[in-house]
Amino acid sequence: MPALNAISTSLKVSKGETLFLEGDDARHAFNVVNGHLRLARVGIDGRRQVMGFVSTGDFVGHTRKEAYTISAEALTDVTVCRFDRGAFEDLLVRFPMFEREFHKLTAGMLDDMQDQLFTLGRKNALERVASFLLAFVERQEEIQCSGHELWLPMTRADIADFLGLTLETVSRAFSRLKNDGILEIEQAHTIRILDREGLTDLASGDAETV
Amino acid sequence: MPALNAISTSLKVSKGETLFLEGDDARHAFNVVNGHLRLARVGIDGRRQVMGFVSTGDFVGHTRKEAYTISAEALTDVTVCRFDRGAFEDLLVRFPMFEREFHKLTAGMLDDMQDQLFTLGRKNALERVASFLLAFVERQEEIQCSGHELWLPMTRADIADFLGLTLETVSRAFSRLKNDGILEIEQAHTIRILDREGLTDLASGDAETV
DNA sequence: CGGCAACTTGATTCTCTTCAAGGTTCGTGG
DNA sequence: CCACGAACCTTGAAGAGAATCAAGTTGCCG
Repeated sequence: MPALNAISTSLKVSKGETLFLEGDDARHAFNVVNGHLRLARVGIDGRRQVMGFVSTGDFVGHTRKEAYTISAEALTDVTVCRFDRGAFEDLLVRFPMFEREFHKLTAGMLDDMQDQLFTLGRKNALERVASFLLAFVERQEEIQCSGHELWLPMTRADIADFLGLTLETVSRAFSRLKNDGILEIEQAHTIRILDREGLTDLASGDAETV
Repeated sequence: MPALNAISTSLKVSKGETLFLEGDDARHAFNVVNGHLRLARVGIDGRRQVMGFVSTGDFVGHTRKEAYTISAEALTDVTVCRFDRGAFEDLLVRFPMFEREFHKLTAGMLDDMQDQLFTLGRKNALERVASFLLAFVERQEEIQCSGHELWLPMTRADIADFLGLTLETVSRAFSRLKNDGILEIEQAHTIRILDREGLTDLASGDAETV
């Protein structure tokens, strides 16, 4: 850990700025200290796929390739630790324990992505939004105890591009969840989960199709 | 490599049999020597998502979790090397070089899965099938030089569950590709790619929308 | 207070799914 | 060797769900 600190630089990124861009020379890796980022890839004709959202404690930016394959944009003001790529990989070599931990992290991401593949491949709009919200809550609870009320740092369009939907469809799904008594929507970005079990059932595609 | 051989057992699995099942105790990892396998997860209500297809040279079955999160079924007769999980992880610790290689492999899988997320999230049926075919060809070419003619070990239903479509839609996409002069379909499982550039354009969503 | 970006909601369109029928291939047993 | 059945594939027609198009509304920031 001290060795980790030795090669890292603290860095602040303001809301709306990009930490790195798809195609940039992948010279650094980052660890998020604080705030939220959106990871996305944009296709030739402008279609955007959001690959994920990251926040406190997550690693981003390390890749095998020369260039970043995705872009990372700050959804809020963000603080990150920046590592020189070479120094970071050096560190992995020098501390096998650390390398193992890091590998574990990567493997965990693989599992998450499998869940996401299932979501995109086999769930309908409502189930996708439910899955997203559930995953987001669970992630928040890892970081800090939150009392069922949560703040979403991303827009409906971000969620849509994450779930393979349009922003209108996402908005409709939120409204539906509200009307069904599963959510309470204070403001678009501040919601409260009223019926977590209902949300879980929806997310797993377990709900009796109403 | 000799150390690798020391802990491995050769194993044959017949077409249609499963190498391991979702939920099974994850006691082994495998390296495919020969043949094709389908990796899939099945949801509560029977919805199936095929996570990928693997063949010669691919590793499968290693996971952080106690149990396998997916099932692996043989699409053809298959030969694999089986490793005891503990011994395998032991090996990773003893040979850092090997661990690094393995990690590289995992990272490569992450990149592949990002492509797949984009495909499921943002491409239409025709583009998905084109992407699948292209990826399959490229994979085949890694293994062995093949002259544009290729044999698909999986059924239309397998492809459909991989791409988040129905088997009918996949079949229609194949027909469309045939009519557009991009493919030649000898038999359902034996096809020839006539217009690779056209296929590439379609796969990347680059095609002038006809 | 004004302007803009984001969100919601409605109407219409389009793609893919669902349902249905017929065709092909292949293996098995008579 | 041929007949038969099962599994798989193709194609068509109808229907559902999400996309698109189009207003309005809300809330935030200068």
